[in-house]
Amino acid sequence: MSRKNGACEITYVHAARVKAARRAIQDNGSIFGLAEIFKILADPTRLKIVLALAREELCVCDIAALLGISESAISHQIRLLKSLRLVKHRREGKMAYYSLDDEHIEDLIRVANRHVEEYGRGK
Amino acid sequence: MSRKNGACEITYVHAARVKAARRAIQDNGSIFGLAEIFKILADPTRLKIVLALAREELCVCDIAALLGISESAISHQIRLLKSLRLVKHRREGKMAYYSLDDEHIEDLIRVANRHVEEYGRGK
DNA sequence: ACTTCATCTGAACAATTGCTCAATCGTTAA
DNA sequence: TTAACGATTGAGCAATTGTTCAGATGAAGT
Repeated sequence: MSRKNGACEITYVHAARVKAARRAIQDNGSIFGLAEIFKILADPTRLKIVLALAREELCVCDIAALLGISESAISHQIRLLKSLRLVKHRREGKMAYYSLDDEHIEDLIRVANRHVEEYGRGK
Repeated sequence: MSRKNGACEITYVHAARVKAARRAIQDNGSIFGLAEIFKILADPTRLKIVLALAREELCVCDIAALLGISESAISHQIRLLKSLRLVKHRREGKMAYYSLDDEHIEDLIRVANRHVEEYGRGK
């Protein structure tokens, strides 16, 4: 038979700890905003774009050649990066030159790299 | 009519910059591993679990009560967190107590928070 | 005006994700 | 052994994601 209901008996929950944990979550600013930043770096294509633009100012065409995917795909991804203000652009004739518009992102990647190096990928 | 093919003329690509950008990407360790860490923090539910466990040792039951979703959902998410060694567990009878198993993650969240506070959410 | 070409856009698609539901596992107590 | 119960698992599902394709937009050259 399956469980009679989907939750633990209330009395078994560690109430004080749960309360403290709830506060820890609430104190931590916008969870949604945080998740949004992690999400935008969670895709290998976008991560490569960010790393590339951290080093060089590039046009859509360059990035497409660099990563081996269509210019359209790059354009779509760059729009996302711009919407979070990670990337800025400069127009020159029909070309658009993109570059990184955020210092924190490099820090973020550096800290994340430290984790990868020490722990490797789990499992 | 649409474009005759999907790529810029080779001669128009900024070859030197692309080469430098390629090196920047390659020097940066495992892109895939990096993306994996960002991905696991990219979901609000997992982010809350991580923040909660950073403060308190909790059982599945506690976390389900805290976040208002099923124990099953928590269990599924915790399995992911364990597979990346972000979380460890300690068994005691039929209960399993989970806690954070990584110091870097808190740094990562701290740096990301700095970004959120300064830039807010774009667009 | 017309063409060219870098870029952008929207629709469509397969693949992935996060959840619920139902069932099962493993440990404890009767 | 049986029942209870916290935790786990797998199937199924709607929602989201990343890409391609076809076409539109906009600036420069003829």
